[in-house]
Amino acid sequence: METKKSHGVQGRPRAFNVDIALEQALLLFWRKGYLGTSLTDLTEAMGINRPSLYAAFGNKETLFRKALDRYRDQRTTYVRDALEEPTARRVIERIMQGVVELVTNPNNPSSCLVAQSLLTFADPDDPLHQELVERRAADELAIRDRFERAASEGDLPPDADPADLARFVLTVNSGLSVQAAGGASRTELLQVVQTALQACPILD
Amino acid sequence: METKKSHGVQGRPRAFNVDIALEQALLLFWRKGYLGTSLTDLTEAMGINRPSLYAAFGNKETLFRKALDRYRDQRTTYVRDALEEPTARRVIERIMQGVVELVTNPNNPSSCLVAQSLLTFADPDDPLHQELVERRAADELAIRDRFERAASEGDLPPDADPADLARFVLTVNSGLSVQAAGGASRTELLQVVQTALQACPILD
DNA sequence: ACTAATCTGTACCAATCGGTAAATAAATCG
DNA sequence: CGATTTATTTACCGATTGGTACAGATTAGT
Repeated sequence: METKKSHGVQGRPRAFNVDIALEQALLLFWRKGYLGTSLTDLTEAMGINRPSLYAAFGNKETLFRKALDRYRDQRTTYVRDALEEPTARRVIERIMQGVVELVTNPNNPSSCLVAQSLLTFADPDDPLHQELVERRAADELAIRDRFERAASEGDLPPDADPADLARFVLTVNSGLSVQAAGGASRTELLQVVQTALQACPILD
Repeated sequence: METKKSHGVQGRPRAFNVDIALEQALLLFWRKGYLGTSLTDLTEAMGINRPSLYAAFGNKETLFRKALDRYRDQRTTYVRDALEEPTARRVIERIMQGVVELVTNPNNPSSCLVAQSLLTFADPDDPLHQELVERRAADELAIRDRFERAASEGDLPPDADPADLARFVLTVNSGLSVQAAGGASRTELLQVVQTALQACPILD
């Protein structure tokens, strides 16, 4: 039986929880940015020392990529949830309201990690640039696919272009994140969402 | 007479042009971000050595502020120009088209320096945070004032809120900048602008 | 008990960071 | 001509950067 206390592998067991440590790293990267976060900052927040970090996560860059994964899987679930809404209008509404909730939640830093990192590594020469472009493109594709389904279901006017509409939604989303970093309140951002919704060629 | 070759002040004259040096610094900050730009990067691009930089510009932070001034005065003139358009619709159109032209111009880095820096220093504890918030707020105020004038001139529907509309315009503008950093083409961004224009409660 | 495997802690590395001291060079003023 | 003022050059500073060598500690397998 494998129901022993053993964790299956030889050697001294980890003295820290990898998930919790990664969460702390994510919060720090999110608040201070990749370049603004030092290894010392990280190890202090994660409660481990440097060799443990390197053994468990590789290096600063791979740790950041794992933080991006966690961000996608645990903080931007509102995108996937929104895609399951029955109408295009409600999809858009939920995506936009989702990002407002995300960036104005007092437990979170007041910006979107992907947008922030994309502007930090806007130079195509930066090693993380392509990675971030691809993550953003994946979101865009998922939303576009959903709008194409909407179009085929008669849920969008015939002249509406699903690809354009997906780009518009993501543009507003990024903009909301910048506005939040600039100190805009949740009420103000929700008002912006209402204005943006009027732009969408959707039936209601 | 003061028409001599003398430049009026004693001492050895500068061997470099301050304006040109500042322009190089701006381009570098814009492309690599504040934290991604080192003093060595700066002095190399500016063609001067370190003590000259400190004598002429103070330190890295004050140099950055001067670069921000130059950015405002020489790269975002489209905002002031747009405010002089006769109708609210054309004001909005020109602002949005202006930022698209700015961030997709092959001579420029593909993002907005203020949005980029605002996300870099989104933490209110960062020394440059407040500065950036204020610069952004100044733009918002100018646009809001213009829309209030439009409202009083009957150029906006009575239910349109000038403050909300100004925030919406700046939200889209920031979003366009992030999209550009993500690799969106000028055509795609102009399409987004057309979609955004439909959101605006404006008479046409 | 012994060996192999893995993690922890200390202590360190070369490189780079932002910033400056001090000597020299080039201009103006008297 | 000095004397004064400002800029340039070289060489350097302490601090911090991301990353690692190595010895000791803790586990599992035999």
